[in-house]
Amino acid sequence: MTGEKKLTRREREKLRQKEEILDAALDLFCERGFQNVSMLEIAKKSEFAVGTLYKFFNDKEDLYRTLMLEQSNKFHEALNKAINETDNEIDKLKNFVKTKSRIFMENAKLIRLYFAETKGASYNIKAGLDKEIRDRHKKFLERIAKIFESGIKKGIFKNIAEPYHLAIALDGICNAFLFSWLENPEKNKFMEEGNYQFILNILFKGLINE
Amino acid sequence: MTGEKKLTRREREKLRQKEEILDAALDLFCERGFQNVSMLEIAKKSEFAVGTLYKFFNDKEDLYRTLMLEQSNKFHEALNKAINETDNEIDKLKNFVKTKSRIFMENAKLIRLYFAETKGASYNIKAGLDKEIRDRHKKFLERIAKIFESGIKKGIFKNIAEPYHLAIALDGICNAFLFSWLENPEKNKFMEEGNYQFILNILFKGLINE
Amino acid sequence: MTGEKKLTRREREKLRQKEEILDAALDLFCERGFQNVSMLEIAKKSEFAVGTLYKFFNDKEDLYRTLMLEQSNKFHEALNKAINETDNEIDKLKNFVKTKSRIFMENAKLIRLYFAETKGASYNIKAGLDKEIRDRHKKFLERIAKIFESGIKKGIFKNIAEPYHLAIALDGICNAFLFSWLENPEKNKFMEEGNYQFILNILFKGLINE
Amino acid sequence: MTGEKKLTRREREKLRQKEEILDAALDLFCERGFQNVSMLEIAKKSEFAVGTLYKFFNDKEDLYRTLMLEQSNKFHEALNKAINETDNEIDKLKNFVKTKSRIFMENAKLIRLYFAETKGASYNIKAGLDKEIRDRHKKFLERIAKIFESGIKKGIFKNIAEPYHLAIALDGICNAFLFSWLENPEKNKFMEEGNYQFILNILFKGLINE
DNA sequence: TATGAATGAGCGTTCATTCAT
DNA sequence: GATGAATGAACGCTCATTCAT
Repeated sequence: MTGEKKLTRREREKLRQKEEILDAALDLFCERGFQNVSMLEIAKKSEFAVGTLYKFFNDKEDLYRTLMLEQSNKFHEALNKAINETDNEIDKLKNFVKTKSRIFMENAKLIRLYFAETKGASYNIKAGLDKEIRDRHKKFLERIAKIFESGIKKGIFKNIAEPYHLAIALDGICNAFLFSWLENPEKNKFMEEGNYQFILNILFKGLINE
Repeated sequence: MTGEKKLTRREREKLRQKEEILDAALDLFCERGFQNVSMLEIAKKSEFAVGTLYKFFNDKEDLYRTLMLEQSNKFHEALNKAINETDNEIDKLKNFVKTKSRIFMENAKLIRLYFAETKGASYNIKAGLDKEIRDRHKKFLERIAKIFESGIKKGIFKNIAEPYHLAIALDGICNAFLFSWLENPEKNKFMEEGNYQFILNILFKGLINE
Repeated sequence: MTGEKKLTRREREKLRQKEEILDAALDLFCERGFQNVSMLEIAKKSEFAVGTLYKFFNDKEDLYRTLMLEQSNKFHEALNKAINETDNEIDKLKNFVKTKSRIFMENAKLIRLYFAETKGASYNIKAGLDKEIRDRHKKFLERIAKIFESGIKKGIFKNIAEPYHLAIALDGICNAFLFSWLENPEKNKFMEEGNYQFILNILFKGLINE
Repeated sequence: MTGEKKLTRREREKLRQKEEILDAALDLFCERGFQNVSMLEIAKKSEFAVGTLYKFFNDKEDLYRTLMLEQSNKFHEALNKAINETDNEIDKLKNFVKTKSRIFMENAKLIRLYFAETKGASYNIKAGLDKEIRDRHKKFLERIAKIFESGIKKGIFKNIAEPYHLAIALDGICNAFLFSWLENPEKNKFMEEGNYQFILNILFKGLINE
């Protein structure tokens, strides 16, 4: 699909500017949340005029929604890449946990914002940013479920629960540990190679067929 | 101490009014979040004048903090009761999951608010409501850890991970399933007796010593 | 006029209570001004209920007006006494300056409030407290003028200006020095016996070298 | 430096608008005092939106402080000019009294406000507007004192008191007469050429008949 | 009669959004 | 197209005053 790339110089310039705005907004929203950041601040930080922001986004919520979906995309791309790098089901899960851990640690503040919007209550956005992100997350969980399903078929995993439920469980355990680590002052040490492994152990001890 | 209960009629009246305000505020905050509810709305809904709200609470944040801590108390009391009703480790965990599930389903909207403040990013409250609630949660997880520890000692559980990690994992799996159910239109059927059991199974399959 | 004194116990009690309120209010108003003191604070300080204040005074302004007129009375009584203690014109003026100085130094904060209401702009009081106090002050200046007049007749003073103008001038010089001293950290030393004398000297000694 | 005058059209426009706001505020504050004027009223009167006021001033106090200092500047400039127009000490003092009288009569209401802030009690302004204005006034009095000092050296004046005290006295006599005139319905006649002269006479002629 | 809980108008201030330039 | 000055609705909060007890 080369057609998608055929942007005029003008269009490329606009996209670049839009990204600059989103970058500035990301920092500010992460630091202080949706409500405590003003359009003027985003304008100042991105070095555009306030009116210019409204050329790119309909309103503050549109800017925020775009930002969150973009970040969500980035994360899901990384996660999808992680589970597609190998054919081995166990390695796929290892890669998932490893990548999710990295994303958490590298984007701690954004992750909190992200959870406030999805797990937590999203009151910022009138029209369903939360739903969009949750649907995307659900689809990703289904991909994880496929890994379990395939692993069960191959006899790598015991059939202890429905694959989708296993996906939910794995994701939930990950989140639980990662949030626990986020609050831990020594969180960096958890990112040493191999340490995240033990998240899997809890699930695998009962799951793996030996 | 029966003396503590000896409130004058006036004091009882004040407490009742305070609860009425908190009730009204609970509904509104659950519906729209901290920032999108005005003191005037709380006043209108609770049928008091705006000024009266400030007789009971120093400011809007004080009202919110009081509300959240009160609800947090209620939940933790129920959970503590649940794990103290029996001496059997497996039953304790069952009761925990059962009670946590009930709380989730009965207070869905509040739970979202609660997560926005703790797991998610809390920008509403200047002085650490989030920390207070997280500390409380951590302490509760330590109680769950004790159950695992004691179960491991008795040989009921395999020693597959540190007790506190097991507590984090169990709590994380619960949250994951419960949020999944919250989004499910058929969520009520999950509350039928016994259904929540399979949350435990995922952990127990690898954990239980057979 | 013994009739005025025939107050019942009830009436005497009420007067005493009114004074207690005024005393409390005096301290607060001196410290923070009319606008920055609330009726609740006056109630707390005087140990009455807020509603009780409204039994004694129609509103906050009435309380303030009563207070200021009462203080104004006190000052004018002291000043009138001062100029009536002797028949000698020069001693009358000395006593006036001496007494006015004492009043300033002993009631510095109140004096400022008083000036804000009379010389300065009085926006606190809807209906002419300032006028009432200014009229009273004018009448007092006329008494001072009589002293100059009488002194001129007796040949004690040169007839350099109308007596009322001399009164204005003397009062103005006093105020100027007293305010200057109020701002001076060593103000207390000015109250040593005799020091105030030199306020008079400026008026008494001719300045121009002929 | 002509460069200082090189303001862009935009900057000149802004200055003009700021002055319009200050003009409107001056009228209102003079009429009703700081506390009894709302930002909405200033906005209405100056024909700007409330928000616009906050582009020019940080808050209500900033607006007030700016206004008072600006007026204070204007007065002190006029007074300094008056005492620098001639080298003759007596003429300097004449010019001072003449100019001060004119300022009083032309800005009667503002003068009251000004006195409420300096002589009277200033509770409006958190951070020392009163001190700033008083310091400025003190410095001006020192300039007047220099005139007396120089006049004494030249033998024009008798050395009847310290020069600074003479300055205080002259200023005080002026204020006393001017306030007296302010209250007089025929005040305008006092401004006829030469009439203010007799303020000086009181100081200049020796009073006591020896 | 004295109380103090309750009231609600009114304030200072903010900030998303618009639109003339 | 880009700008940023101008807007004004809406907020959190205060406090003089009232009135049921």
